[in-house]
Amino acid sequence: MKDAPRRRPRQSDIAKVAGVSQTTVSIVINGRESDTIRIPPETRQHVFEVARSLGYVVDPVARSLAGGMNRLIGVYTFESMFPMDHHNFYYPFLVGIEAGAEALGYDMLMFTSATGSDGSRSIYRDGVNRLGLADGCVLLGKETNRDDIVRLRDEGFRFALIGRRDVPGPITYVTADYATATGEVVDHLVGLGHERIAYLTAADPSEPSADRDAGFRAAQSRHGLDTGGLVLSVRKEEGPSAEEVRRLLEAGATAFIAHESVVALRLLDLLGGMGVDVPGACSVAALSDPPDDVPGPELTCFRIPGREMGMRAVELLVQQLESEEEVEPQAVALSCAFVAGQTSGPNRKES
Amino acid sequence: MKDAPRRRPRQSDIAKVAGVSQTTVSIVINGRESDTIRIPPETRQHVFEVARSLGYVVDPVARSLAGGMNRLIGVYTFESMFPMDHHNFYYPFLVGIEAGAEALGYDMLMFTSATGSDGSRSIYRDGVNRLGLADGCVLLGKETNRDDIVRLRDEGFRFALIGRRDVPGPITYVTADYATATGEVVDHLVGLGHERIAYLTAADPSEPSADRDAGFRAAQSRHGLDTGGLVLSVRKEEGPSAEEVRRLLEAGATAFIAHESVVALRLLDLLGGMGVDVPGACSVAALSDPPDDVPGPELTCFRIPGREMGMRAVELLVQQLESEEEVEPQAVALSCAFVAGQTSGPNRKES
DNA sequence: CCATCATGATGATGCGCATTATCGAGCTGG
DNA sequence: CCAGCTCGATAATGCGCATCATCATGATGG
Repeated sequence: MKDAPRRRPRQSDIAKVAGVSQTTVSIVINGRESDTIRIPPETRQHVFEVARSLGYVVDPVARSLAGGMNRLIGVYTFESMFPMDHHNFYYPFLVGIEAGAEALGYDMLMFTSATGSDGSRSIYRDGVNRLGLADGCVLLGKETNRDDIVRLRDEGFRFALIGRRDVPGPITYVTADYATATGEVVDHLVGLGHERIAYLTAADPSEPSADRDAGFRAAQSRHGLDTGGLVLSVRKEEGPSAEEVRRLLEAGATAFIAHESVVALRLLDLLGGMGVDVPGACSVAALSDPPDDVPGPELTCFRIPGREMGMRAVELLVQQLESEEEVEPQAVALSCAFVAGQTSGPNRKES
Repeated sequence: MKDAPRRRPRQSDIAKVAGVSQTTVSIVINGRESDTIRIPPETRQHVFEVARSLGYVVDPVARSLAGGMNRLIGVYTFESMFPMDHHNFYYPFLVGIEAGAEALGYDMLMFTSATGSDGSRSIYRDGVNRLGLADGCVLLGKETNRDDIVRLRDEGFRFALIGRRDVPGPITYVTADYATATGEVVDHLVGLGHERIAYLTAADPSEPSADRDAGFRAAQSRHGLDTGGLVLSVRKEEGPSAEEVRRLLEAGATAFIAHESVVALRLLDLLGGMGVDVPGACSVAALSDPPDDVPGPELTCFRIPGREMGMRAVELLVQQLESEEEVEPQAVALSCAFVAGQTSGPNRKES
């Protein structure tokens, strides 16, 4: 039953059978052509047939060593890729990356192994950059390690980031246009008559948060809004305290905008507990994706185009990989779809 | 700004600086030791220091070519890996695979590109087995291609399947113990006094379905159940028709068991529409995972240990990869956790 | 004083492939 | 009749590393 574990055939095996040289086989397999390299169709045909009959498959490792391409898109996340939390932040991005890779004929190589005991990851942990097996890599994660990114770029490794990151020098990345989307949320609330808008920003700074802040500030001055005493820094895990919410209400807030959906949900809970009707007496909006499958009213917010961002990142990367010349790093911002939702309504309070 | 793209240092560079041979460097880096190979601690130390100072990192590609392991676990699904459907059937398995790979220090190579125009996949499209880049592979999918599996095994390629598959000859796989779990569901219903249990099996045959059927038959004879006229073959996408359900009720069914949760849900809908109270007048159970986040009563069913199956598959695979001798193919069945739920209650009907 | 052995290392080789430089044969034209 | 050209193909080389067989040296022992 168990045959001698016959080795995978290599190019030299084909060469022997087909009566040509290994070089010729390589040329044929790779479909190479130029004016200095000429293999007539009949020979190509013959080599192909022998290759198929022997069940030949290229060894991607050898090809990679020899400087060839493997049609492999690496995916590296700076945090665990599949948290047990089913409503995975990364999921839409991965969907998009897979779709993009599949459409362009690449496989995905997901790098999981460089995880430290603290759960954080570094590409260079133990000094080994395993990303090299892939032709290029899509990088994601909130806890992006900027040093790693710079080092990668300086090594000439091709990659595309999902999410804007401030690093010295240009890099290729795809982000969502948080600033504009934030502006739309503010516009919506202002259109409903709100003038005192409480703003719950993220406690720990990050580029996406900064973008939202910038969008908010722009909208604020556009509408001549006064947000004195209405800005609060909130930690995602904790959300605002009842006391803080009460203070904002006393300061005259008729609407709340929170960076995080979970914070907005917590806010809804608190307001409910305080007998404040939403959206009757007060409006609530979030500056991110609607939470999945949570019973209750639909949140006023916007949709981050995760899938599109994933696909786009792959496209940008492949573009770099397949072009002969050096491609300038590109930044792309995709727009978010505004969701009117049911947690915002007209301002009934006299101003 | 753009320096000459400095090459990564290699072992020979270290060797030159440290005044030893490349061989020595390799031995030190790999921490190899034996009675024929002896490098004193001082030399090791020195080599390490030079390596560090040069910022040396092994090239995993070259290492792999030279016969070493790649520490790459392939993941191949016979259908699209990330359907937009967020409640992805594969998700728990992927979680487990990632966890297992990470724990054992392997990366995941997800093969996505071999998708045909019909959406089906084959490992050997164009006669090329691209799985070869991975040291071994975890295979999943309902539409498993048996020919591919046999061919893989005969090629000596290492893999572990998630899900039992009937193929000639032994293979390594991890499955859920559907038969026992099914038996527990029946036991539960019988314990509640049900004797006429309608059984909605899957229309298209598969090994997991067959296992459930076997478990059901065993329980049936164990309890001396008569299911004459109570067995129905149901297509998952459609579910049973109202007419069919009515007929089963008329045949005296006081409880329903459906393979698929979605079928059970549809059943609940139909029964509700017919004014049949669940679990008052009739019980309903499913032989699979509870549906996520669906409002309504919790379904009587069992949990498929997807995460554990994924981890276990990786473990079995790695065991094969890292053992010197040939490892016999192993089959592992993990038990499912019974969920009593709220859709089953005592039989109030006279028998 | 030579045979033996342990110690500390190294040279050569090859993994499978891509690429570069080169070569022979046939053909053309002057 | 040979210079020059095109066509078809190849030998040689190297990618970076692991491994095998081997070697030089000094210590030990009989």
